[in-house]
Amino acid sequence: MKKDFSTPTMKDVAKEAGVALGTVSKVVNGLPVGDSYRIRVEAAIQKLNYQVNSYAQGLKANKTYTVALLIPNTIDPFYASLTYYINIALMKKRYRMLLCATDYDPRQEQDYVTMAQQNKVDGIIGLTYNPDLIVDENTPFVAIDRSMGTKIPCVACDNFAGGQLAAEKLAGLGCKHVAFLRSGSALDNEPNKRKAGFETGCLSHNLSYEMKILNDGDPFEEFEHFITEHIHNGRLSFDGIFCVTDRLAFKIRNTLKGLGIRVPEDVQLIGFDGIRSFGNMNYHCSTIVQPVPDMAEMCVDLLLRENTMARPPLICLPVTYAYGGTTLEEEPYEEQ
Amino acid sequence: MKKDFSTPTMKDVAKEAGVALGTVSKVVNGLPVGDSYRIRVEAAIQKLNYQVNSYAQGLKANKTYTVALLIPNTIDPFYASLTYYINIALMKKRYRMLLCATDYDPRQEQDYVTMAQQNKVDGIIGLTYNPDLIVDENTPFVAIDRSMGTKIPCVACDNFAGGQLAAEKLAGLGCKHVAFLRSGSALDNEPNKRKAGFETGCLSHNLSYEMKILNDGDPFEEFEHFITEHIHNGRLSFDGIFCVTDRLAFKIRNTLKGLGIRVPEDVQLIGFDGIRSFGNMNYHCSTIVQPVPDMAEMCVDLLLRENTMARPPLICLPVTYAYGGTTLEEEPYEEQ
DNA sequence: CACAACGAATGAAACGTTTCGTAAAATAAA
DNA sequence: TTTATTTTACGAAACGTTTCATTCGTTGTG
Repeated sequence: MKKDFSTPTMKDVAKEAGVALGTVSKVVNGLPVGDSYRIRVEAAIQKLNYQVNSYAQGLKANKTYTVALLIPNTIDPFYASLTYYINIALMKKRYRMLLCATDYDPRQEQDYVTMAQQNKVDGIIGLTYNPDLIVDENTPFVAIDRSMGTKIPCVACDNFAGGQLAAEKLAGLGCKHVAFLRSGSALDNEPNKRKAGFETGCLSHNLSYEMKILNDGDPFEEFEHFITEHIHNGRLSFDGIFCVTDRLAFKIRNTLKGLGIRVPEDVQLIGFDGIRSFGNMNYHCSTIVQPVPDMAEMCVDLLLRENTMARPPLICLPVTYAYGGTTLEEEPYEEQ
Repeated sequence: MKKDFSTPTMKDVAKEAGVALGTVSKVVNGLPVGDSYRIRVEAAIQKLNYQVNSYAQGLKANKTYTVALLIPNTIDPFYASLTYYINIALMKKRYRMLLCATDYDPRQEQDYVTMAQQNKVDGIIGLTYNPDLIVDENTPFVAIDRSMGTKIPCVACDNFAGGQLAAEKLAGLGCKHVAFLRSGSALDNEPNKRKAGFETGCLSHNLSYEMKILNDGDPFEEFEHFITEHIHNGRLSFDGIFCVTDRLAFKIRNTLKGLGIRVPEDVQLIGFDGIRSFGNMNYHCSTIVQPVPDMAEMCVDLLLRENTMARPPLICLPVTYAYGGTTLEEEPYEEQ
């Protein structure tokens, strides 16, 4: 871990090349310099294997070309995917990414924000459900999936439209009576618009529906209970289910299997997120797909946008539907 | 993106508190200082909302408390999990993590290593299959899953023992004739020891076996072909399969389903890695589980170890077996 | 040929820390 | 009270860049 080897500095390069310090700086930064100088400096850089010290640069410029990503973890496939695409989007703009996994812990989230500011990151992209998070006004911040006040732009998929789309699909697939299942944060966050969208969609497609909403900490068993009490004479009283996430849909699918109810023959199931096994193989269920690469790109664009005024408070990106084996498609899509 | 607001410096704090610069530095770093001074300085820090500039610290100390993680992506569940636990392990030691997703691109890998050195990161943890990667001798490096010469320590699970364990399990489950399937890099990397371990295990448990090895770029169809040509009268000629990864096992499982061969009734299937759906739910298949949290911890320990001599070239951590529905357990484990 | 005008290299100063030799204050000994 | 000794705060220097006012050398014009 020790760094006793002393790396050459611009001064060394200048001495080696027999030019001034400023000239080396110019060459390194691609600014115009007389050819004879440039050649000598480049030779010296080669010879000494010189590398700029970007922390000295950062000190001078008060800019670090680093952005912090605040996210609960990288294990949940949705977060993992966001992380990956945000990393790529930042790379494209020559920014580095400091990963801050918070494990949903408000304390860690706050610590990371403070740390991020100490590190003088140029901005923060944050997916957090902590309502009390204090973000310093002068560190640019972009939120994902939760609005954090008018000063902070929020990037999300069009959750409302996603809910509508799910209802529309279920109606199109012949469902008459459907259910919406949600577990998760009761906060006024973006994903909770899926419910409203679904209701709207059900109404406009003449679907009758039921809702089962669980908040933080509620046990999964309540869903099982909800389902079993809707079984009469071995038949489920609804023929379509929309789950707020693929994760939940996956659990429900297993539960249904355990109860001897067939998916999709007895009940059709649609999830939300567009999670795939192993990143690029099958979908776990038929699902509303979030445009993760676009969302990532948008976050980075907004964060690095020079004109602070041009930051709308909320950006919704369009969702799509994908077949994943839990619906009775008229013409099944190719399941890869 | 602009930072016109000028943050207070130590000098400002010193002036506010009426003490010397060095005194503020000591307070900030928790070094002994007279109580009356400490109190005044702390008050001033509060008042001005002072934050240390860690890039100035880095410039001075030539140390940045930042480690780069070089990994193909964060979407593959195995990589995602490694990323998460390495992040945690680094946090514990108060280090930050710069995420460098390489997408298997040797060019990007090299760029990142160079960049990492420019950023003066204190070390690199790398999972890369690029045999030509040039790593500067004086940037500490720890490799995952591939040995990169005696100077660079490599952390892996005990792949050989994992292969043996798979054979032992299949034998214990009553298999007589088994197959090993592998696709992936032909490089002399750690995961390729799974094959050798499996062979050894088969021999010591009197299992006859066949191997199907595909290298980079070979199409998956060859596996299908391999399987179909081992079907005689609708029966598969082997009763157990060990796949080199869960990912492959997952694909093979689907293929078998398509061919009307039942898992685990007709053929039992064991994968490798210990991937779970959605990060913490069911295993995708019965599998040899890599101790990812331990591996992460070990990488960080090795990297930050002061004594360079105490870095063994290869560390193998123990694997375990987990039931995931693709084997006929005598007493099936609880499937969560 | 003299002088102005321009272009380009120079190098000192500054960024915000940490460190360390020096000086002052406090305590102990005479 | 004076001197010796210890303790503690002080503040200049240094880390490796970038910037910009200055200077030097060149070319063009009268």
